[in-house]
Amino acid sequence: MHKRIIDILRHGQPDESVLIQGWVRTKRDLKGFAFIEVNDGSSLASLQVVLNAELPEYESLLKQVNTGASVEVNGKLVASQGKGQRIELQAQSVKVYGEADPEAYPLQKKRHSFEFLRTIGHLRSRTNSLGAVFRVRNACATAVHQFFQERGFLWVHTPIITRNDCEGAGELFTVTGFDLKDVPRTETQDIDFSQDFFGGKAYLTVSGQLEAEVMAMAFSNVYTFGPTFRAENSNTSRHLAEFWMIEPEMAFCDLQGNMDLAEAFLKHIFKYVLETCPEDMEFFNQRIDNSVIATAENIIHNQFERITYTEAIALLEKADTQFEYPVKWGLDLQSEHERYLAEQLFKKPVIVSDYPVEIKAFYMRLNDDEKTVAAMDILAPKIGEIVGGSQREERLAVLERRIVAQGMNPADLWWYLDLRRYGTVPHAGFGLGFERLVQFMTGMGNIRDVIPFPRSPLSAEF
RNA sequence: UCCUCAGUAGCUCAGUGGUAGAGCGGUCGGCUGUUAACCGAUUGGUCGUAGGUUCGAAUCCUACCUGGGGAGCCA
Repeated sequence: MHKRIIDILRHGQPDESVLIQGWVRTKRDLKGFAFIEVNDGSSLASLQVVLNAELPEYESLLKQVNTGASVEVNGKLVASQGKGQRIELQAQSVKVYGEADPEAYPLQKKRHSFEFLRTIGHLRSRTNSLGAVFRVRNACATAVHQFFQERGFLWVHTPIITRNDCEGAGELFTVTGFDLKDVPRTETQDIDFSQDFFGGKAYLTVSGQLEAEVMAMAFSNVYTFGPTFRAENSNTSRHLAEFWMIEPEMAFCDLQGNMDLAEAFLKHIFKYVLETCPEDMEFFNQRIDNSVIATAENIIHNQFERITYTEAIALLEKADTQFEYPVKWGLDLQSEHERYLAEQLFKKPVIVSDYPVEIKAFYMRLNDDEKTVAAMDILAPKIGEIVGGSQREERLAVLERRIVAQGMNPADLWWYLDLRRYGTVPHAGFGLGFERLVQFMTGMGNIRDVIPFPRSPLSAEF
């Protein structure tokens, strides 16, 4: 039975016989012997394997164990004579599963740009950087479930295909079973979606929130964690067409409780990742962004700043920074405004709450002033908006009025309104972009490098 | 979608009107402990694509394609 390299590096003792399987990262060939470093993805560090000339067919073996080759090594652990590692594997036999032609294999023993690595999406996970990213991503996902499960939240699986286009939030991908060369038409030559697979227009979901609200009205506290789709032609380092979102929804909860949960949630994730992935986090700190560990410590140990939108506008108005876009009560905050608050003024996450009603979604609860809604965004340095949430409007009449005011038809949301007809309660929730969280955690500049197979405009190769 | 910058060897880049270069990588050789190994030699190009200007274009012009950064939309 083979051993994981991370376990050998941590606990392996001299004289122990072990079998390892993995991919050669680098080879250093000297007279009479050679070193190869073998990595199996279990850790950032590779295991150094010593190949002596006494090995059977040493010369031909040496030509096969190039960077990228897959190998199985049987041998004995020994205390390393060299510096840089506690322990190393003295090979007794080596099996090469698959060679990797060094003339053709794109990954070299050198640093590559992330732009280049994106062009070899099927191989880039074998690099130190992407390996560290995906281990941290996994740890983040584990921490998400741990946080909610410890608190009695039910993980609910909301649909990926939906008939809701009512959120008005951006472009949706249409899902159809039509043969696009022969689409059914109505008498007025419109596309007849009543004949489509779902009996009407269907889309990929842009949010599981409405369904999460349904489930919260039965299980009190729930969360979703799944893929989300936006057909927007966004070309930025912070947007994907397919991304993962976490959306907790709590019954009997107000905006304060919502903010408290979001803050505790982020603190938990950062703490968990620092504890379980110290080596990967140290790597990011050294190679990607030398502030990620300090940022994580700051998140864990300090309270987030909490201000209202109205206070934010006042702070921006007296800032001695020249903004490109106007600052005025009633206008939405621009990226430059968010950056100023999170990066310059407070230098930590800022929760901005109680936005003007005109610039927020219909389901957000109207405050008593009738000018603002109980919404909150968490603005993170460098990433911008990482969390968007609100207390939901639980009063039927108010909700109906707001739906109409935004030009939507209440009948389309009949089941959502039923939640307010039968046993309505104050409730709240938020959405958190998982990839943005991983970006924030690792310091990675481009969101396409924190998801294994990014989908963005003109890009879905792998 | 808009603004902006870029596209030259496998990778990262220099070359800004006159014979296409460097470092790294790869290959070969050397080296009894390397670890971004080292030392020596060597290999490597439709200069993104298509037009145009010019005696002559990697270099100037136009269009398009692709990528980066920024903006909008948002998570």
